[in-house]
Amino acid sequence: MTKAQPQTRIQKKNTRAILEAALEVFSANGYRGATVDMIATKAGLSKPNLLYYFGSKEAMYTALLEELLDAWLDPLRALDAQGEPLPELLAYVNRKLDLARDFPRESRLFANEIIHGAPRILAVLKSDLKVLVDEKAAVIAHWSAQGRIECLDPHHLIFSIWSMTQHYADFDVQVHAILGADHDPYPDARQYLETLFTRILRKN
Amino acid sequence: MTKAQPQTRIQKKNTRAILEAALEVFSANGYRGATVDMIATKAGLSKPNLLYYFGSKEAMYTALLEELLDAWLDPLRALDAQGEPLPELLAYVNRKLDLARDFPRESRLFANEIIHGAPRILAVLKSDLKVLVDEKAAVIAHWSAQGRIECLDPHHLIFSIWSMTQHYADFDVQVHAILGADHDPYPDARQYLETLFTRILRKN
DNA sequence: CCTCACTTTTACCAACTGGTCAAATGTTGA
DNA sequence: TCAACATTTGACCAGTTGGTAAAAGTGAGG
Repeated sequence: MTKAQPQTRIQKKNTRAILEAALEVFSANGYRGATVDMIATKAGLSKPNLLYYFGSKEAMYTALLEELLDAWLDPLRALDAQGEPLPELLAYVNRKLDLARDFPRESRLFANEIIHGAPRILAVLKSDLKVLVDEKAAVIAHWSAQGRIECLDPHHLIFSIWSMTQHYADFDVQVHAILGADHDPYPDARQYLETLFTRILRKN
Repeated sequence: MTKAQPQTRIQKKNTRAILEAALEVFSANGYRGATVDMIATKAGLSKPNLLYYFGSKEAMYTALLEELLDAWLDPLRALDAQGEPLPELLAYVNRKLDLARDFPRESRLFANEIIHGAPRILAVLKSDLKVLVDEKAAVIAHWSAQGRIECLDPHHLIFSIWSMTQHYADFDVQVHAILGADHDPYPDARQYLETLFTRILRKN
């Protein structure tokens, strides 16, 4: 199913162009709403040519998901148990907000997959993601127990970080409908989130 | 386009059955992923019979959206400028969490629509929703100015309430993948959100 | 019982969509 | 230059899907 490493220059170029186009089309229309023709047009290739590189629509989609999942979890992996609790958590929030701002299509792709029941990545969520989250939740719980941050349910803390940051990518049009199309929400959002998490976590 | 009020009992019954089935199917599969046949089967009717009541797939979808939008905004409308600030806001959070818990399909339907650019309700978001949010944001800003709650960007405060509460409906499978399938997240979520908003809003 | 409007179904269609195939065209290295 | 391989394309297909047409069934009031 998965091809061996692309070798020729042209393979590399086309594979990238296809995945870029697929990201654009899948994130804007969902899996079912995307057509192979749309992706082909956006990539500047013919439909059979796409299917020469990726055997099926499904293969493009799962290739995308796999490629993106790691990048999506990196900010949480970087949460350092040895660091200062509050700065570590604030830095994590900022990294997630950067991801939402710089990679909104990726965010929407995941959101869409999960809203529809995560049929293709549920297994990964239950294994890799759960392990990672449980591990980091334990770190946060330990910080609380040490009295270095205020006590808060660590799992729900992580959920709230995810939801508030990704909101600006996933619900982008709603945010702009309310704040105005030309208003960049990210500076204010960053300020808001820093204030919020500082107030709920800082001791005293 | 819109039919006059359904009059006969059978019209009423079938219209309800169709909208209920449509909600189920659209929220689970998205607009494009849903088929008229799926909805017909779930409603216990034949496909042409559905189209006798609703002229098109699109009509069912927009009928659903219209019907649901009001209910979705009610909790915010109920925010009372005359009430006590903190209890008012906490009550709003609780109402939104109730909606997420009791009407997850409705939440996912909206989320899906907005993620895909809100092609059918963008106008409403820019008019009705914006007006309502601006009005309530002004109320919150006024409370802050009076020194009755801590100062916080009121628009982003509202965004954070939406995102954190709806997260439990929209990303349901992810929450359960992490907390366990049999774990009911809502009691803990309610506790977490109450603590969070109390800490960021309460004076002193 | 009969009429007339309402409801339902059977049969069907045209457009779209994912995917195939064989032929044609490029490209590369000996 | 030429053989071998990689890439691209046009023509095509079968299944799905939204929607239509016309006939058949249903039921309430006269």
